[in-house]
Amino acid sequence: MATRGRTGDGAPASPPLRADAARNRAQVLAAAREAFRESGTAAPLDEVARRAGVNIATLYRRFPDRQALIRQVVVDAFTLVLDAARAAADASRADAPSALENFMMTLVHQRDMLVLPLIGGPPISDDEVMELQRGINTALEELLDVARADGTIRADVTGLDLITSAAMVCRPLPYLPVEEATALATRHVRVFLDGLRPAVSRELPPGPTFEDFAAHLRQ
Amino acid sequence: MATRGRTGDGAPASPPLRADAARNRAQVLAAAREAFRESGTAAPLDEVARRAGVNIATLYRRFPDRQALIRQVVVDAFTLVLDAARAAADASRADAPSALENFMMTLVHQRDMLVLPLIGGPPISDDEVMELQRGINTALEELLDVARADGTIRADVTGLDLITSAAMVCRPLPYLPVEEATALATRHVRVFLDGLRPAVSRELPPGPTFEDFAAHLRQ
Amino acid sequence: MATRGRTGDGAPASPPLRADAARNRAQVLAAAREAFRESGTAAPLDEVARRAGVNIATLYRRFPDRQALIRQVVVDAFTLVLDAARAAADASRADAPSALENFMMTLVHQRDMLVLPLIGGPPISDDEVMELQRGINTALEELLDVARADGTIRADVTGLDLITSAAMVCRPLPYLPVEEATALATRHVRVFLDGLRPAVSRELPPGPTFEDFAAHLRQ
Amino acid sequence: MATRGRTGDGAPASPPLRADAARNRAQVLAAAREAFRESGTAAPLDEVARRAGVNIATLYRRFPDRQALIRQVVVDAFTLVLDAARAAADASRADAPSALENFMMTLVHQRDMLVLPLIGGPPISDDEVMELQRGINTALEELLDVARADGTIRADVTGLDLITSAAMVCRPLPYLPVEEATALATRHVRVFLDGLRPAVSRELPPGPTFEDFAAHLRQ
DNA sequence: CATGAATGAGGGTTCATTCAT
DNA sequence: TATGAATGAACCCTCATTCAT
Repeated sequence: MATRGRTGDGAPASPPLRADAARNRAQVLAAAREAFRESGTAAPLDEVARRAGVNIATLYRRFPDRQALIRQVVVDAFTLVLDAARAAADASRADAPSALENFMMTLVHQRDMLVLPLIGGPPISDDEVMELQRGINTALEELLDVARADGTIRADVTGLDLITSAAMVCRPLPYLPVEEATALATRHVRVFLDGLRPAVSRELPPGPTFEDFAAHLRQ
Repeated sequence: MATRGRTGDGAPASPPLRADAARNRAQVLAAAREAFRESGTAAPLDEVARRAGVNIATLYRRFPDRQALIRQVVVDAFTLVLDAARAAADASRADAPSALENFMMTLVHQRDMLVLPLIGGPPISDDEVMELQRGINTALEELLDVARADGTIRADVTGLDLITSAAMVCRPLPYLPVEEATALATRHVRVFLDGLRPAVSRELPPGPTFEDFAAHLRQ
Repeated sequence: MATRGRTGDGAPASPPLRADAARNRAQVLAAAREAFRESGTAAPLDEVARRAGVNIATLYRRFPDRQALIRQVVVDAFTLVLDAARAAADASRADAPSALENFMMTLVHQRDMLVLPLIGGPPISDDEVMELQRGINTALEELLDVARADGTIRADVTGLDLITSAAMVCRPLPYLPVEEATALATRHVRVFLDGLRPAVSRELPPGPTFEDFAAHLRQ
Repeated sequence: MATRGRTGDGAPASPPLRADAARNRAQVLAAAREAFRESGTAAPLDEVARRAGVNIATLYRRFPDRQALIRQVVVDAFTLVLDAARAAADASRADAPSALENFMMTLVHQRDMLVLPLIGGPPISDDEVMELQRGINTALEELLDVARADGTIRADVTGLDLITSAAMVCRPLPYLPVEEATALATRHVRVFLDGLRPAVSRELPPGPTFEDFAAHLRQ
């Protein structure tokens, strides 16, 4: 697991919450994910509190401002992704294509947790988030190294391609019911993976690296 | 061209706008696309008016409420896509894979016009929009028919797969500068197209049809 | 007739309007009466123009501001009342109670024209309106003088009592359909008139005079 | 008393307001009465809040929209009238004409509370309001039954006549100062009551019943 | 700790009014 | 003259945020 303490935030040793407070906190985060997915990160915090079944002031006690709430949703999401990416890297030695497919499908199936990077809104340039993203990239590059050595995945694909593709695939059209959306996403994953087999045709044009990408987040 | 009159709306023969009014209208739509892309469809209309350089009341004169503005942005977007899809269908007889690639890349390059379906927000269940979507699907299925007969594109891919993939590919992470975002999107298109070559491997799992999709929009 | 020129305004000899302009003007006034009756004198002028079937700018050409429009509606109303009051004064010599009843019932039946004084809104302190009101009071006092001499109406009732009672009776509850509202108003007139017969009982307590009343309009 | 709890609303047992909140609520209602009386029910709610000395959002916390505020003003008004009507019905056994006069004068003296039915605006077709109106009518019919049996009031007058007359008399021309307006209203009440004595002259023409009236409110 | 209440500020929308055609 | 268009200002209502209980 990549997380410790509360819900993956790196706050230094805050005393564990009382049981009810922890429950409230989790409900607020779940409600925030729902609301953000439906209406974007500008969704009314009243609404988030209502869905969570707590008073708005309780929400504020846990998350001093909107930014803090967004941040935690993002951290939770990237924490999940990091865990999955590391598992995939570990599994890649046995079977890299399967490991990658499992990684992608894990994200597809958990996509209700993966709200933020997929939605837009102001970028979160936060050290912890950055670190998580970097870890994800590292794990995926590790997987790709194995696969390139294997010859099981085309050589010109990067970790950033995988991350961003996964991000997109996790966000298919929002009004489809969940099973159909999953089916559609699964098909896209499959086509994408088929496209990742060692190229018999044209090489990919150059694209940004993870560092380019990270540079823009830092502003 | 799929459009006639103003900007592709099917309003029954309103007299053409005065030159200055038409200019204002176009500026409002451009500003709305910008704002919606950055902040979602809940973006302040004040802001849209300011970017367009008109008074908020002028915006309201043209678009009686937010919904009407969103709708027009969507209609304009789908009109472009429909034009491109029909061109691709026409070109497919000569070379289907190229026609498809051109279609995808046309969308990638025009993606500043293609705001809405990509953003979320409440679905627009509107007859005209529906008709445009259906037309797009029809054109792409026509292209696929040719390509399947050719044996140049795998048989188990549908028009809906193409539409939704295109939608996702046109919306890469928002904070990348335009050239890098284009490069990344281009790479994704290429991988996707490579994945569309006649499958040497597994067949795709079943997915929703366009009609399934349309049914959900109608509610 | 108490009026000359246009519609009873005392504007000094403006050239007569072109036929269509005159029609527009009359339609605007009729629409204003309707709107004012339903929503008060703060009713949107757009709405008035729409009901009149003219452009808002046309309304403004005729009535430079809301005040001017209200004023004309009031003047038209008081002009009607003045005509009726003078007719009643003339007829009072033959039969004062009947003359008074006819006066009251004339107002009841024309009450769609009698919009303003009955609705509230800021008082119109305008010389012409004042003059009309004074004329009405004078005529009614003349009628009362005859009746008091006759012994057909109680001696302690004043012109102001009649005016204000008439004003109230012309404005019964607004959501009744017109026939029922008229029936109700007629009953009130009858009771009131019966109460006006020479008192066998208590004398009325003192009340304001017309001059008191006028003083407050002048502010 | 016809009321219990807050201010006569039949809301099912909301917990009692905190003391300061209750004070604010009452001030808002008083301010609304003032503003509605002066400018109609379309009066700016900002203005209401300002007069009440509270923030506009506080007003909205208590009354979720304009309609709710209007409704409460009406309910409060009719509650007062109902209390007075029941008292009059009780007192009628001893002396019906005095009971009626007291009823009318009670309304005249409390007319700053009796804002809405007297002003117009959209009819409030609300069950609780309906019930109050029906109760008022019932009480007044009870009084009239006694009086008709007594022979102290003419037989052809109805409860609806009394209600609507009272409504009108409570709304004399708005710009008179309060003492003069009261004096004028008192005179009208007296004339009206004199007209209610057993008719020595003509019978009243037929008019709408309370049920007719109620039917129109229900639409 | 959790809630009800209050508030300031901002965004949505309408309206009165003026201008250009 | 009559109209379409534009605008500034008002008003409605919601929301984020803070305070008192």
